[in-house]
Amino acid sequence: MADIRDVAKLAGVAPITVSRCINNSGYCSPQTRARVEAAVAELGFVPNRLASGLRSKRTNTLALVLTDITNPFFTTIARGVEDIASEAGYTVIFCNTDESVSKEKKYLQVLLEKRVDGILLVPASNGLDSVALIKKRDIPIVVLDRRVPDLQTDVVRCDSEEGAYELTRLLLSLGHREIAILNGPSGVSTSGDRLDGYRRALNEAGININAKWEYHGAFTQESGFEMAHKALAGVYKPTALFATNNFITFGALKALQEMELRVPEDIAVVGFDDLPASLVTYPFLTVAAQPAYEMGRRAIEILLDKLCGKASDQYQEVVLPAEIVIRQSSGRVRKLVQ
Amino acid sequence: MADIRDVAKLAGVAPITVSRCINNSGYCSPQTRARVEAAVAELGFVPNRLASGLRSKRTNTLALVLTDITNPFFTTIARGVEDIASEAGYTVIFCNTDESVSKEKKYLQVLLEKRVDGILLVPASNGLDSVALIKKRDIPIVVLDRRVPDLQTDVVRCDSEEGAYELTRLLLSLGHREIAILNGPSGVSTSGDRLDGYRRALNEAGININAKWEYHGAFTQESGFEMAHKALAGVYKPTALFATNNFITFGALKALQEMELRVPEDIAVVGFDDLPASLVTYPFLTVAAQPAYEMGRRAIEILLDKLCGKASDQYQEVVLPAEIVIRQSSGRVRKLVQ
DNA sequence: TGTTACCATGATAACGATACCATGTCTCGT
DNA sequence: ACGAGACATGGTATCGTTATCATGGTAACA
Repeated sequence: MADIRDVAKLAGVAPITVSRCINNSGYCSPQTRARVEAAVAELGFVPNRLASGLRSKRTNTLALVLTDITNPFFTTIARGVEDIASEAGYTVIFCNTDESVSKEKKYLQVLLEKRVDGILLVPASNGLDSVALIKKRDIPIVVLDRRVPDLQTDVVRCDSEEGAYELTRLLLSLGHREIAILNGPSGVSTSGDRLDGYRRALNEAGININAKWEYHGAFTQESGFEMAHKALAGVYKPTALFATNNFITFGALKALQEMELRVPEDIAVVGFDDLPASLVTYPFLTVAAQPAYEMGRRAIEILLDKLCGKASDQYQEVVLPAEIVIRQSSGRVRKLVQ
Repeated sequence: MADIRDVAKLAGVAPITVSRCINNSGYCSPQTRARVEAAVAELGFVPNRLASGLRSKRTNTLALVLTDITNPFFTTIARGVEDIASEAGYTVIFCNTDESVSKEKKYLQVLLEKRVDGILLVPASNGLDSVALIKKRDIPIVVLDRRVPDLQTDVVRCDSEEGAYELTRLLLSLGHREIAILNGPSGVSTSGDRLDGYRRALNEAGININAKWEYHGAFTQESGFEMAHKALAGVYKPTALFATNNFITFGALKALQEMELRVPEDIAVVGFDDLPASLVTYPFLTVAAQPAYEMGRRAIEILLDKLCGKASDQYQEVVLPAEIVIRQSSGRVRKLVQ
């Protein structure tokens, strides 16, 4: 395949001039540009970005490491990231960690080897080691969706605590007192924050925290299914379920169907994460909707700023509010039993 | 940052030996391996894959070019691709073309510049130029989801014609005679095939093809919404809708809701593409479900075979069947009016 | 004992681009 | 008329690996 020297020879200029032309770096007269472009077209020249990256130490490639692209929440984030990044001339590599720290580590190693210019990370677990690893290499990083303890880094996330607080308050205001929370893995900050918000609302209402209403599992449909079954297995049953992510919500709903419990008549359900309009038949679920696209957009913008040195020297923490969307699944005010 | 020579020096070997060690290529005694690994760890060496790719002409990077990762159908394909590719040691770059030929062209140029080892392509429009462009460079390519006219290439897709035929037959068997098809862009093979299947079923049933029941738009919710409104605007209304992809289906359902038409009582609805269980509350839609994960898996497997020279010299066309899943939205047998 | 085959390592050059420094022309303001 | 600064181009070295060829040791086998 033709290289830059072939092009240079054919155009009657030096290779470096060709380089300047095709990258719009440095000066280049219109005549030269025309000759170079003609030569490029004639030879079908495609610049080798491995070589240029090796020399220039920039790859114009970023990475988005997340837990599961199958989740529309992350898909929407990914779209926000890709749209902006691609406009700015960057390519994005996506990696699914499935909440596995070892998978995350493996991916990060590959990304370092590929010399990506920057990384957006939704850390599996607490993310401590991973963020440290990347920072040691001086690669710009922005953490997405989750907090990282004790680590200086930029973060873009949603206010999970407040969202959970308001969802719980909504249930309380509707008369519920036995509210089970079906939560994600305990090591993850969003789980912790949502639990905190839930507890704060209960505390404020003067209701004792009861471990029997607090379930921990994974952010998956299967786990939601199981937790719902467990929550409703005992003699004392909750009157409402709070599922802390969309997959858990759908798993729980499936379990309720199996048990022939009607929502919201027999049991109320609220959850975190809304589905995009393009995937919903009849909007039914009361949710705390995270601004996913916006989160992706903000995160990539911070990263791009860092890449061109425009970022402030201080770390930012962008915390966007969740929007409480009230629909049918939370039900109407109910008679107080007891 | 430390390079391979620093490692070599510290381990007391030649750089090439370090290379062999970390890539498991060629021979390497246990002692040497141990010394090299120690040196790698001490220096925190991370091999530069730009340099190695430049020299070896392999990047261990593949690309999946699709129209919209936001669509769960493609997301599931993407997961299938990524799972297998990553097991085989490849990284995957995703690109969203939004059905735009120019976006596709831009992305392909970037991918060629990055010297990806292979490409999976869901072609926007007919894909002729794009596939030719890639083949000219001798980069292995597998086309996904759609047929490419007159072009020798491997293809993995679903049998759209047959799926559409069966969905339409189902509606016919339920007594419907006025069936509107809400279709995607006419340049795309899946649209064409689904239209063909629809027509074949009608023909077989002795029903005249009627242009007034055939709508073309985009594979989006908005378009589905519009087409449904148009289809139901006239005096003669269809008794059933066939939406040719999931987004169109949801757009149509939204339109029907606005018009206060009940599904299936007032109008039957069937569509292409099922949603993953993790996203569905109450399975309701009658659909032709494409085996998305399997499609991704098959496509990447063919690509990997080509990469290691295991592929046969003939082009394959893998056509997987769609599964007709009958739920409520298609309704029960109806009285024949007229 | 010689031939073959595998094991283990190294020297050198090359992959294809750009960083860096240098050179020369032209315009313009004073 | 002259220095300053923008414009336009080029020479050389270098980025960090691995392909290729080469060397020598050791085990196996007839």
